[in-house]
Amino acid sequence: METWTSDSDQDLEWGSDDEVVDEGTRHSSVPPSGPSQPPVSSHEAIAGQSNKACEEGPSRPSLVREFIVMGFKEDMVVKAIQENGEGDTEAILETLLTYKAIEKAPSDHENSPNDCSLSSDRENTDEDLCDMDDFEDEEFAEDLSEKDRKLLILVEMGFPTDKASSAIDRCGPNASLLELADSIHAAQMAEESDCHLRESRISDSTEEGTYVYDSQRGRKRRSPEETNYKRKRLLSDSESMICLPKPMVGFGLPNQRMTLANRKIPEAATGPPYFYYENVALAPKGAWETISRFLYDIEPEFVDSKYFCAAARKRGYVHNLPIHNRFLLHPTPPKTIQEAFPVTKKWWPSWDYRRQFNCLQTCVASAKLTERIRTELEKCGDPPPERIQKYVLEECRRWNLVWVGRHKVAPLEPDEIEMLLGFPRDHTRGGGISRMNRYKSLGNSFQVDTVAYHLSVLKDMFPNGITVLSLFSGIGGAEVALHQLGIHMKTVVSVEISDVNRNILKSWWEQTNQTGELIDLSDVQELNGDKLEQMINTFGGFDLVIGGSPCNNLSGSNRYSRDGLEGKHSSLFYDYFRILDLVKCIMGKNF
DNA sequence: GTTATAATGACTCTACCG
DNA sequence: CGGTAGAGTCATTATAAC
Repeated sequence: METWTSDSDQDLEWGSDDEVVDEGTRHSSVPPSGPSQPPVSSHEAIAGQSNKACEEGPSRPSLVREFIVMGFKEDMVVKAIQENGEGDTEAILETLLTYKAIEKAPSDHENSPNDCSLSSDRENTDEDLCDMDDFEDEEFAEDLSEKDRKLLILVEMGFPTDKASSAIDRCGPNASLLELADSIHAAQMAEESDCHLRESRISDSTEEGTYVYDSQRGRKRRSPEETNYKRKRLLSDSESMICLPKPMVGFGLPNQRMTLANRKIPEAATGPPYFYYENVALAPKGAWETISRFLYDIEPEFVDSKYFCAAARKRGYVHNLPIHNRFLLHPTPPKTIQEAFPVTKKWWPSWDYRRQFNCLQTCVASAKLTERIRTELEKCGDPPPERIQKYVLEECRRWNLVWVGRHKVAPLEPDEIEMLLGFPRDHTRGGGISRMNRYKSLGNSFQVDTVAYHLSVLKDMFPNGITVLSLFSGIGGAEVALHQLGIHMKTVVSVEISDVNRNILKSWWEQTNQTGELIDLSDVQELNGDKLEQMINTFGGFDLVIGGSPCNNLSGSNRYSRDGLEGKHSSLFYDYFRILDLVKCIMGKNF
C-alpha cells in the first residue's frame, strides 16, 4: 500500500545534501494563498462602471455571483436565471452568452476568456450588430439564423471566427455550444498533437505511466502506449481530460531528466508578464480543465511536495515560466519524518512505517483523539494486536500525528509546520494571531521549496529584481520563496483579504530588511482596470503575477460546500484570471 | 465577542482480483 | 473489463469554554 512512501527515498536521489537541517537555520519567508472571505461580489467591467452587489433575488446568490464574476452584468444574470430556472447552469450560461453577444459593442471589452486576443475577429463578426447595443428584446436572438447565432457566441467566447465556423460545419447545426467549444478545442489540440505526442512519449517512458481520465464518465484508466491516440480520439469526442502524472513530479525534479523536453506555451500566454497559479491537484472533476482553459490552455504542472520536503502536498500549477535550469533552495529541507524530527525516533513504534506526512491541512487532531489512542495502547501489550495497530495508524495518517512518548502521539506544532513548509521559524507567531489561525494560515499556504524551485528560473532573467503582483498572498509564500532565492523584489503589490495574514507578511517584510516596496491591498475584487493601469504605469509593469486562489470549495476535506470552481470562495479563481488578463492587456498596450 | 474543541462524510483515484 | 476495498484530501459547523 505504501507505494508513495517507498519510492521517495530510494528511487529519487537528487541531491548530495542529506544533512538534517536545524530548524533555526533558515531565515526568511512567508506563504501565500489564503482562504479569503470576500464580501459579496461586486464586479467591475474593465471600462470602469461597477455593478451593485447581488444579494436579493434568486435563492442562490452564489449562482448569481458565479456568473457576475465571469463578467456578466447582474441584471442579465438575474434575467437569465429567471428564464431558465436555477437548475440548469448550462442553459443559463448559454442565455447569458447570447445576451452578451447581442449587446456587445466592439469597443468595450470585459473579462471573458481570451477576450483581448480576439478583438479583431470580433469586430468583423459584430459589425452588422453594432447598433443593437441597447438590448431590450430578448427574442432578438431568434431572429438570427441558428448558425449565425452560435457563430457569434463562439467568437464572443474567444474562438477565432474561422475555427468556430468550421466547427459548426463539422458538428452540425444541432450541436450544443459546449460540444462546439470542445470541438474547436480538440482541433486546436490536434494541431499541436505531434509535439504533444513527442512530449508525452518522453514522459511515459521516464515515468511509470500516465493516468488519463475521462472527465465525464469519471473513469480513470491506465494508459499504455496507445494513450496518446486515445487522448486524441477522446478529445475529439468533445471531452477534455487531464493527466495526473504518476509519480506526481511535474515537469521534472532536480537531477532528473526533464520529462517534458520542450513544452509549448501558446503565443497569447507568453510573458511578460510571467504568471504562476496554484491550487489543489485533487479538485472535483472538470475544475482543472476549466482552470487550464481560462489560463490560455497551458497544461498544469502537477507536483507533490513530498519530493521537496517531509510532507505530501499535491498541487497543480499553471504557469508560463521556463522549466529548464531550475535549482533548489539551500539548504534543502529534510525529506523524511525521521530526519525532520530526530528526537521522536525513540518513541516511533516499528509498525508505524510512515516516512513522510500526508498533506498538512488547516485543522489538527483533538486532544480527545490522542487520549483515545493512548488508552487503547495502554490496554494491550507491546506490540499491540493488528487491529489496534491498524486503527492507530489510520488516525496517525489522517491527522499527521507524531510520537512524543510511550503510547503518546501528538499533532504537529505550528512552528513545526512552518519548518516543513519552508518558512522561517515563528513566521506566523505572535502579533495577535491565535493558535488556530496559525494552523489555518499555514494549511492554506505554499510549500516554499516547491514553489521556489519553479520560480528559480527568474533569477537569471531578472538580475536587477522584479516587480510582483501577488494575489491571495496569504502569509507570503511567494515572497518568501523569491527572497530565499535571492531575487530582489523591487515592488510587491500584495492582495490578501485576511488582516492577520497581511500583518504577518508586512512584519516579515520589515524584519528581512527588504529594500523594495510592499503595497498591501485587501480585496482582489476591488482591483479594477483603472487601479491596475495606474500601478502598471507607476511601476513599469509587472514581471510576475503569482497566486493561489481559495481551494476550500475544491478540497476533498470539505464536507459541506465542495461546490467546485463555482463555489463561494473558489470562484475567486475568475478574479485571478480577470486580473491577469487585464494586466496582460494593459501591458500589451503600453509596453 | 473570541477562541478552542469536537463531530460531521463524500468523492475520487488506486490497486487488486476474478 | 467490471467490481471492490483501501486510502487520502490547502474544511465547515455547532457547541463549549474563555
